[in-house]
Amino acid sequence: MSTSATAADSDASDLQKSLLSWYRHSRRNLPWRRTRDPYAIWISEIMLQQTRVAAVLDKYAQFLAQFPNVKALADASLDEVLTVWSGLGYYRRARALHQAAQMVVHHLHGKFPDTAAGWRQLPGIGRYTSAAIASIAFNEPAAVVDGNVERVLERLDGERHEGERLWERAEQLLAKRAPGDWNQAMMELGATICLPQNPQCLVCPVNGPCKTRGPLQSRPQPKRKRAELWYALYARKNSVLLVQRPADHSLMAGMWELPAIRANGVEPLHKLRHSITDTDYAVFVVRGRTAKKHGKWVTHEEAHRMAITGLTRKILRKHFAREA
DNA sequence: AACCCGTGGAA
DNA sequence: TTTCCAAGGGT
Repeated sequence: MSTSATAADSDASDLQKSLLSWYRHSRRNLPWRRTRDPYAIWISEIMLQQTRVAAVLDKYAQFLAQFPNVKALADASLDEVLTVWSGLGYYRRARALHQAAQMVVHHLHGKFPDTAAGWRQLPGIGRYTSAAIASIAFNEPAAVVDGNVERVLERLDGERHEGERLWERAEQLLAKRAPGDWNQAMMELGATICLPQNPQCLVCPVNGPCKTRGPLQSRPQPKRKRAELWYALYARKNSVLLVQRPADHSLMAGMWELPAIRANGVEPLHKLRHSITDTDYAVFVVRGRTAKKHGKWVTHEEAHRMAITGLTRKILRKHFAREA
């Protein structure tokens, strides 16, 4: 068979060299880049889903310290896992992580899959995450597409790719001899240079072949919603009453919070703002008065060692700061 | 395809 | 103050 390289092959090769070289010199020093342990890589990929690096750093260290391997995670209770996850958001990730750990231990003899297809059978792991883990931890030539990669390809090619075309384009460019570094290089470029706003094109390692070198056509943004949330704060001495959300609730299942109440005209103890996905909430906390039988009385310190929601954390911090 | 799921920091 | 977003998955 012919071995002559096409122009497209040559272009891809130059692009690969430029980007890989840049990545190996300029990448951020992140903890999950110092390991090839599939378990540690897996945890990092789940935590990083739709979540900023800065928010993940602390949780990542804490999670690995408490659950150092898949057996420890599988043996832990869901509540323990949710407690560490508390504040990170998207709590279904923690549930799926726990469930996947038990599947690996009980059905796969504690041995992780070594292919993207195998990883994808596990809950909470889709096309992106399976390819990320397989390429980084097992050197499988599987391209990833995340928000960064989609944006980088849009600028590079001067057109948006959608659906399956997007994945095909990512596969075309993949450096098959270094898939883990390549995938991370594409994402690192998107996260640090090829930004949504104000891209740093002057210092971009691939500005030569880039067809855009500037702002992208903006997309219409879905309008944000507004709503109110009302909670009752029952306080005695140093304790407050928390209740647990139903385990089968679609929103923050199993997490602890203040008892929710209907809106009323009582002057709130606390007023604050909180956003959950596409809704901006005005939050009102009134003093609890009626008898309350269900729930758990906890101190501020105890609450922070429970699986409380981010909003609950925010309310309690404000409340006990005022008490002090 | 469209929608839902959290959070807090930056602009 | 408000807007925008960040290494997606599940349905």
